[in-house]
Amino acid sequence: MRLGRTFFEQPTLIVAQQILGQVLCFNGMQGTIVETEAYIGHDDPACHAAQGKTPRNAVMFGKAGYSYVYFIYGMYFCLNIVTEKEGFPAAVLIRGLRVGDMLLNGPGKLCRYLTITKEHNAIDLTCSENFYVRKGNVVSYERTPRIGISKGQDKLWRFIVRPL
DNA sequence: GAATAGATCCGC
DNA sequence: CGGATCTATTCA
Repeated sequence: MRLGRTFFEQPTLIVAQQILGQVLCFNGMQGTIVETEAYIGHDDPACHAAQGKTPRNAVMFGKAGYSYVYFIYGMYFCLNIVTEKEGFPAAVLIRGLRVGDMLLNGPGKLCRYLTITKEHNAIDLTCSENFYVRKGNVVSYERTPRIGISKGQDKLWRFIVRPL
């Protein structure tokens, strides 16, 4: 059972929490989502869209359920899923994935493993053939500050499955 | 046009 | 803790 538009249109913090334990499917590979972070609109200084729309972050302003993939630090890609209503820029960063007994902890790592690149930006996960999120199990989790940012550390917008 | 910080990872 | 590696955005 694939997650649809209504799921991703919910408030970003709800999506970031509820997507834990669900299964990300990409090109025949799949893994359970075990770590996420929320990036929400104009009042979040760490959000790429905080300063308004640019060519890079444009997809964050679009419909919920689309992929937002960006290139960072000259060598890594990061996968996000757009949330909230069209016009409101927000997304959930997929930071960790459990694939069998392997743990892909880190957004750059899981994109490298799944071979997700900028080619996979702005894809609609609610109707793509080989890129979507499937319903998984309910899990227990914990909230912490987000990783790797210099602004907005006061917010507890990182969600991680506990115990791993 | 130039400068710089950046939602990272790995090895030492 | 520093190096790899590059680009989107900002600044002059």
